[in-house]
Amino acid sequence: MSELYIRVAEDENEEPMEIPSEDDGTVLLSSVAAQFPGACGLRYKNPESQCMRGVRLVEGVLHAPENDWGNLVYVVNYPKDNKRKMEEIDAASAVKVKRGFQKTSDLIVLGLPWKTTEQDLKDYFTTFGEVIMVQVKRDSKTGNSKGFGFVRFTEYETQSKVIDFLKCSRKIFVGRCTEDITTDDLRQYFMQYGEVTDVFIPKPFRAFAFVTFADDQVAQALCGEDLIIKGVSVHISNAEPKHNNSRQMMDRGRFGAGGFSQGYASSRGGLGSTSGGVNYGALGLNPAMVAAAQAALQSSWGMMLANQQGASTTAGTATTTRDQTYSSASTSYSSPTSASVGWAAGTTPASSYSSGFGSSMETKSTNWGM
DNA sequence: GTTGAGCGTT
Repeated sequence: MSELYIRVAEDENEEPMEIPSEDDGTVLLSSVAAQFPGACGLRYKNPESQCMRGVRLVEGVLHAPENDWGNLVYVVNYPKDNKRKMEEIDAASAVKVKRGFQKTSDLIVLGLPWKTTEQDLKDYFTTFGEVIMVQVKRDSKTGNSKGFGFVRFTEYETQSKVIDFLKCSRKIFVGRCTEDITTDDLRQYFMQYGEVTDVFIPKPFRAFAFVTFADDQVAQALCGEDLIIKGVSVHISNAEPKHNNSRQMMDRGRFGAGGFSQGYASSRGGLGSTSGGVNYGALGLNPAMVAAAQAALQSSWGMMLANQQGASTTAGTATTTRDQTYSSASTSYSSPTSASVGWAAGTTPASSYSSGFGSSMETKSTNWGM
């Protein structure tokens, strides 16, 4: 009973391909994406209702419906805004093959919680594939995190997998908000539908908000609804990409930080003990955070990472508790509630890290950290 | 008043 495979097809009447499952019976999205580039989930036809159903996806791990994959043929989901025909995908990948292997690039991770360490980043991103390096940028004097960092994967495929994964829309737009609806209100309210990973209310007040779920299917299901929160009727719709400079705007040197953002926060509440180098993800253990993003094919974007919604929202003092206290000296830090990842706005793609990795390293294997 | 901010090299 060791090797178990599930059948996955590009399309309902397409020839299925067998995809291996993990020891615990789950299937990694990455396994699916390895055969179906750009895949962001699976669905299947429920034999009883004849309706299509989505397969639960948590942190890149697909869970069998009713704990049993059965003998169904699962169909690949692609990101909504990316419903390219297979031929186009083939054409696109053919180009890549021609050019040889795509080089990986540093991906920026924005909006990190102050307490996030490189180990946290590494642990999180390793759930997608092998990581060559992670960095948390810090103030050289104080050693305090600047709230952003970088990650680079060994395989380009992992990189695109992460990006694709993040494209599935887990974020909803909440329109017609009133000023008295707080992030906590929204979090409390939307929790009933699924794990909420981020809540964003623009300031100053603009009568809308964004709520991100861990599961894109939860988000999608809510779209179009009119809900009553604190007595006000709000309208739910899809969160649109921000200022998306998709298509080609690649001149040179220019980069617009564009994109989209989503968030993921762990459900962990406790503070204090660090997560210690646990390898969650595939193991389904308490992730520190999950990424979410959008990326236009070759250009700019942004994606949100999570926040260990830290120390608690313990309704207490109005002051946001941060683990490290910054003297408000230089910048006014507002504790990030979600992080985002994007292409690094690097000067030259070539220039890279001093030490081991970087230039002359073959994309093979590196053991960094652990 | 129905679509968000953050970007590395010491």
